[in-house]
Amino acid sequence: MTTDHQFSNPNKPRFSFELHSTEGRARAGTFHTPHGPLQTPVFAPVGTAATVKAVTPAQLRELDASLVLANTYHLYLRPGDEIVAEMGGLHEFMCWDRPMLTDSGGFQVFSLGDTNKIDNDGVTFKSHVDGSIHRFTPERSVRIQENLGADIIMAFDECPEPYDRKTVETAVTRTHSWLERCVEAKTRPDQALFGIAQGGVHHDLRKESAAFITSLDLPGYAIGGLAVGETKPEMHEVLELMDGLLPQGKPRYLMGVGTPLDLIEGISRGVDIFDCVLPTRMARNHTVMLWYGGRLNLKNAPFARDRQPIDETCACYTCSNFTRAYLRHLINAREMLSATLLSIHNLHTLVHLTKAIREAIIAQQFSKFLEQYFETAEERQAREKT
RNA sequence: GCGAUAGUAGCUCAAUCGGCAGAGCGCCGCACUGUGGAUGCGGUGGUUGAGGGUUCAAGUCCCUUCUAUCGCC
Repeated sequence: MTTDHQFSNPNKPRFSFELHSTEGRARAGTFHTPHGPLQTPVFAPVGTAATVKAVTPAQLRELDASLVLANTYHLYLRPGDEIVAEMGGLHEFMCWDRPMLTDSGGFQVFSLGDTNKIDNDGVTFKSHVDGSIHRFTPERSVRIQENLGADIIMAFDECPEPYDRKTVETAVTRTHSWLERCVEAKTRPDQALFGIAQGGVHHDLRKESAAFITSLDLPGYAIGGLAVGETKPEMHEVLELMDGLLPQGKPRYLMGVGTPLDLIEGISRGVDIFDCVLPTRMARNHTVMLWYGGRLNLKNAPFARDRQPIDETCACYTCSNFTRAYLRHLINAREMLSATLLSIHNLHTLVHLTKAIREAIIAQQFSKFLEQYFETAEERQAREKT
């Protein structure tokens, strides 16, 4: 069986990144993928098991999502990457024709796998689904991600807790050697492999990691090991440091972040791509994010007779049609529509916030945007408390 | 009408020989950042149906009464 990529010209770049505009450290660009352009900065909804939980692809398109994540660990265990490949790959399997990214499974092996044993060659772990024993190596992760077929695939890395220096040092060393093996193992030219920097909160380790991963000429670079317990100022310092170390001409992906404020802080420090489970997980736990920061737990009693939409300035499907009182009723009655409507709102908020920022950067109005944002945020949060 | 059984938090129920009236759920909140619709955490909650008696001490024993369910005239 032959596939398209085997006939492609290896010299023709499948992936390229153009920077349209910068303001301060903030950047607006376009990352070209086989499934269309990714306009950055961008927020990517997470669809771990080949579905953004509670949201249909049609709804994702309506709220302007472009990049969607899926997960190697979860799809390998269920239904199995071979089945996904047999069914035509992730895009066809889940009916998403825009860009996709798969995480390597490194993070899940550490956060979900029960009794995992890590060595320099890879990780042996116990499935959270049925307790069976499995082993991931860089080669295995790349092989699985090639079966899944996302546009962007991630290096297999070790994500340690950020403080203990010795643990972080070991993780950095392993992550680097595993990256080399991922590059070596990779065969599909229609997939872009992103390297991941580790180093916790230790600046010298971050520098070492950035130097190593950028020594390999990769189409994009990710900043891993953040939002895992460190403080916000520590995260911001690492981002500023990385901005100076990663090449301007490649996209930067901050893994696992975040909230509206996190996106603003990240973009202000040179980040182009974000993903986070928070908007959809919070939606399933009855909480909505607000454009200007803060959150509302719609399960709370004061919303029982509230005629307002979640956010009066939000143009999402949920805010255009439903009152807080109705949403609270759905939550209280344990109706599954609540997860859908809240997820749509939270995703819309993050996707459109990054879009608005992109437009501001292109118009060289980002600093003005920030000024107005923080001013309004203060007013809004004060009003919402009364 | 007679008899049996029962009555404790919003609900379902615990409470040893008479010895600090509790749990689960609900309710009210909080947390969640490369996803377990999972989960964790905190809080509210009582005239033990009512009235009386015995006792140092009563949800528990005694009397009266009310209510519910079941059975029998």
